[in-house]
Amino acid sequence: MNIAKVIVDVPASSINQTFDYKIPEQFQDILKVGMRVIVPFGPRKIMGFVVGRTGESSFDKLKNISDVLDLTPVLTDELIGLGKWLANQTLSLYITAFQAMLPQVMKAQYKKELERVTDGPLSDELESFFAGRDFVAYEELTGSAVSYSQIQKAVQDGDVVVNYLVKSKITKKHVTTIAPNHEPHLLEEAIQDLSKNARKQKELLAFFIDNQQEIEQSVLTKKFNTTSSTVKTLLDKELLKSNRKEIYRNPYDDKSFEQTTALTLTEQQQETIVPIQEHIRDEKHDVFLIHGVTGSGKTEIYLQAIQDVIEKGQEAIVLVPEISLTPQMVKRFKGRFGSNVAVLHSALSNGEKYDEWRRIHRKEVQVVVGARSAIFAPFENLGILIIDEEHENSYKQEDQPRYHARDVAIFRGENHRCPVILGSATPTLESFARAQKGVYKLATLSKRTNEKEMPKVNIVDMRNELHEGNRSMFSRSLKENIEQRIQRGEQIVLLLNRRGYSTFVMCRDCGHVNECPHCDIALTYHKNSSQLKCHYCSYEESMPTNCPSCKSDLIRFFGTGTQRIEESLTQLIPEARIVRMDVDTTRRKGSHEKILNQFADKEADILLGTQMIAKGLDFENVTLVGVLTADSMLHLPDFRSSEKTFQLLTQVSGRAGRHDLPGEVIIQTYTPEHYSIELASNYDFMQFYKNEMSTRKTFQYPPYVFLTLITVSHQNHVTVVQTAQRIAQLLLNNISNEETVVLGPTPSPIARMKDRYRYQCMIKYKNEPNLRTLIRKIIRQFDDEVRKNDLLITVDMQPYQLM
DNA sequence: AGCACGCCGACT
DNA sequence: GTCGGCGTGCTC
Repeated sequence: MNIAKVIVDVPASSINQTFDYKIPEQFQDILKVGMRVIVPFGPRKIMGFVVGRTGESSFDKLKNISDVLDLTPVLTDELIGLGKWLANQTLSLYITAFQAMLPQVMKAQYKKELERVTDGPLSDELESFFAGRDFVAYEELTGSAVSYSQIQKAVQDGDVVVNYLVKSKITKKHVTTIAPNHEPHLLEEAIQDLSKNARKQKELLAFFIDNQQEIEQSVLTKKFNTTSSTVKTLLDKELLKSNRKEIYRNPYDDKSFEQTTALTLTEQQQETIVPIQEHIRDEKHDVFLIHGVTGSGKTEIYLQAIQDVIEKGQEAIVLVPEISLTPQMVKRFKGRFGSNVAVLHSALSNGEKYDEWRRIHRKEVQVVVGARSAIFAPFENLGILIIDEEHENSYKQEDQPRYHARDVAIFRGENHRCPVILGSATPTLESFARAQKGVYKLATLSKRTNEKEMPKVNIVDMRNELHEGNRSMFSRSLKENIEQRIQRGEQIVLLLNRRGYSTFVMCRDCGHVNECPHCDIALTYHKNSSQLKCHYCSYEESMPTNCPSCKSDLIRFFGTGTQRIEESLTQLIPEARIVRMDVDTTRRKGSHEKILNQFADKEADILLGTQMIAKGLDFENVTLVGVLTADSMLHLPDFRSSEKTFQLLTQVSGRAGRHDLPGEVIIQTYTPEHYSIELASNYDFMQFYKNEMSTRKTFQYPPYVFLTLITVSHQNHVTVVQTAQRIAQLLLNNISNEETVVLGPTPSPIARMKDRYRYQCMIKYKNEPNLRTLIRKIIRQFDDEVRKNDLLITVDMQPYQLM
């Protein structure tokens, strides 16, 4: 068993296989499957994952493994299997799948350097290049007087060698602690011996006479209002000793969480949790879909189920959408399970993510709460997997590997023979249909735990407002209601549903719209920088004063951003104190929480924001929720637009009147008759489900069919069209089921992005067991063009974003 | 991917 | 001759 099978860090389809390496003597005992290694690959050195050990290889001249990067495996056997499955499911590369399961910092970085290995004289150019140094970064070659062929020759002559370095991005945080180095009475003597001026030194020593324990250096210096130089002097005199040790960065360190205990469950909650607890006890896998209205106490069910899992000595994964948005959620988990919880979300720094990951890896926690990628937490004894707000599309990764966390959860649930819980007030049609068919077990929580009614929803037809001369974004009813709440000292949440809209710039004379020169999309106006920016590439230009086309100065921006709304709201209701929450105001780390805390402390009357305020917020003083434009995303070219609208409206409505005060919701729309708006206002999920299912059936969309999206992109328009056509033809010729439909090629909704044209083919199918194999075969035929010609073909086996 | 090797036209 | 550009094939 002295041969390792390695998946190497080369993202190319021709390398998507294991490579065999000999395990040298010194690594025989320590090298385990699942560790990262450094291996020679051609002339260079690269990182790889050991996915197996064997005794023999079909390859005869094996190279040695150069180095081992880990002390313990970073991938468990289960995760290796999961990675293989994931790569096959999503048509990705093994290496891409493995990297996706680990924190960013574990990805290797590569560097090259030139080393001078001769003392003898080199050519003049080389002498000045090395300038007395033995090692020079390879990049310095560009811009220097040394040509590549000169280096080549020097390497051949043995004067210079190229070193291939594998660098780790991992940084560990350390802390230095200080402790006394002698018995108290010896310190006492030392104080006597110190010079009269050494006041700080004496203070420090005196402190350690009473206090034998080690103390963090930074704490010590702060306490005595001194610096490290004083400490250093005492260390040099060997009166104190220091110890440098590694610590975890703890993003939640400074917050104390009030400990909570299990709440008494309502009858409905009890009925829901019992079968889950049975599955935990019997180690049985099943998927449970909890359909529970907002405020029905889903989280308490999660908490108590996890409690059972912990008591059994097992582990739990909880996924929540973009956790940074819901500090309240973290609080609930930390409050119940304290330091037994690791938190993984996108707002953490890479170092923090790595430290949280290591706490899981070292089995220091039993619970992880996190965003999508937390589903890969390296637990080995899982007892439950929970996906809260199951309908959120942030659970789908939109780059390779294009996986859905729900599928990964179910795969792991089967592996570990444990239940998977999906929870939502507005489940996806896919999940609900499965629950209806009995594939998932359905539990319904129709009552709120506080027995309160859902807030009343009023729909305002904005067309009437317009007819009666109100051209503002605020209906009279909304304005009056806002004023009334402010008077009563209550708070308001306003949602600007901006998807599909943006502030673009148009010339009023000739109709010219400023577009991105690299993408087929209008530029978005950003007021604070007075710049026009492209949201798809990083292009930006300053706001022109004249129309670039007809030179007219009547150029104006259109559309509605939160900034505009805030301005007109201030005009309309001058006494209103407004906080704004959108991508612009939350870019900085922690700004999220700051804004929310500000609102919670009643420093503002109105919280105005985009989508991100719809989820999970819970403020007791909010009695009015207003939706400014309910239909703005109803007309997007996306078959899920009705579903998304229904979900958003239902969710945001749940933000009002969660506590003692009764809540009210005002939805402004230009299409009040649309079923997703009407049914959301009645909280009628079942009727919505029925309506939407019949639409999906008529137009043959999921869950009635599966979709696969193939996108082709290239700088040359003709190449793209031709390639996409050839792909479509190949698909048509080889599909096995006559019910399968191949649509396209058609231009992607954004037909050009970053100077590349984009065309897509959509496959709709019910039963096409060999589709993955077929697509893989087709793509292989284009391998050459992909490599040589900068052609790009991407496949999404389960597209959510049809862009 | 990224590197060497080999072939080719261009230039001091 | 020597240099750099680009196509080709290989990496345990």
